[in-house]
Amino acid sequence: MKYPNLFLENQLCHRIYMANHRLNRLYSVLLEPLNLTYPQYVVMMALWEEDRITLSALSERTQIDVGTLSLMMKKLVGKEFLYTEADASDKRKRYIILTETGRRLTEKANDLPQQVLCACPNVSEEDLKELSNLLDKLNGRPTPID
Amino acid sequence: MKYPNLFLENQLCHRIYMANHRLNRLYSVLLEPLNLTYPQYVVMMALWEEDRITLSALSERTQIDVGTLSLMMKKLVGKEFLYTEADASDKRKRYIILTETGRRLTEKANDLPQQVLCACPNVSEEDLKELSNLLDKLNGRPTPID
DNA sequence: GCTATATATTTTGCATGCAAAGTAAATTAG
DNA sequence: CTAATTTACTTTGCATGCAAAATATATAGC
Repeated sequence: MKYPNLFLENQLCHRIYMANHRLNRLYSVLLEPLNLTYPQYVVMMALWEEDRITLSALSERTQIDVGTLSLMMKKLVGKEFLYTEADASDKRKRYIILTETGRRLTEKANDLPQQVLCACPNVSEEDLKELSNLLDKLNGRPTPID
Repeated sequence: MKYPNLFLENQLCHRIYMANHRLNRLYSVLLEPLNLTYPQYVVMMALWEEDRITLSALSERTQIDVGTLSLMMKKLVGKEFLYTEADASDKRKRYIILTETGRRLTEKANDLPQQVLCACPNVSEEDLKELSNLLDKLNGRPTPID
């Protein structure tokens, strides 16, 4: 092959693509009892930290497209994990608020991150830290001061 | 917040999710002149290394779902980048074969990986190697012998 | 040879992901 | 105060991603 640059095995993008799907599949199984898909779980994590925020704020936090979120909100409202409330002074804005049921999901979710890591036995604590740092660099996130 | 395990910023999965989308977006722009989407580019990379393979072999190599690939093949056939050929002895199998046009795309694609890396100025050569190793661990790929 | 099982691919239904168009409300310019 | 612009959100169209059902062909057991 004349183009070694293009070997699939050499591509960072494909490693990340596969890692993403691997984690996606791992979480999908674990999230079934919680009645959440993986992206919905990401949204719920963001809301567990801070709810009563607007759709665009949620989009910025999760990096999930606003249009996608708009639809997802309806699904999550249907599951009674959250509801929305219009801003009194600015009727364009809608705040997203967790229901008690949605808030209680934290109890069931709390162990998931650990369980997923346990499913990747090759990755040590040390590796995890290093991997996180490098991904932060790639993502252009400012390095935290140690 | 009572559940620090669930902080979005602490999640490996979210870092990988964001990295995946970042690279996706970077590639999308660069791939427009080649008339390829990002997953289609992954498929083409696999075929540039080896074509005249079956759909299931392609799926295994790229880790893209067979059903998704089946549809994508039609798109790529429509673009005249490849065609398929039934196996003479086993009529279930269809081999996927690059056209001359599809093969020539390598010339335009060869610089893309480098261009994408240049768009991530925080990541050094060293970082890239380390990141690749760690992702291989996560993905359960056997470590290459140095 | 005939039936049950296994394999390769296609199709379908649902959930993103994303860009672009559409809608409604707020703000700004004059 | 009114028109143009901006902002927040919703809707739409296309392309995955994935699981499950459907289809066609091979192979194995008897």
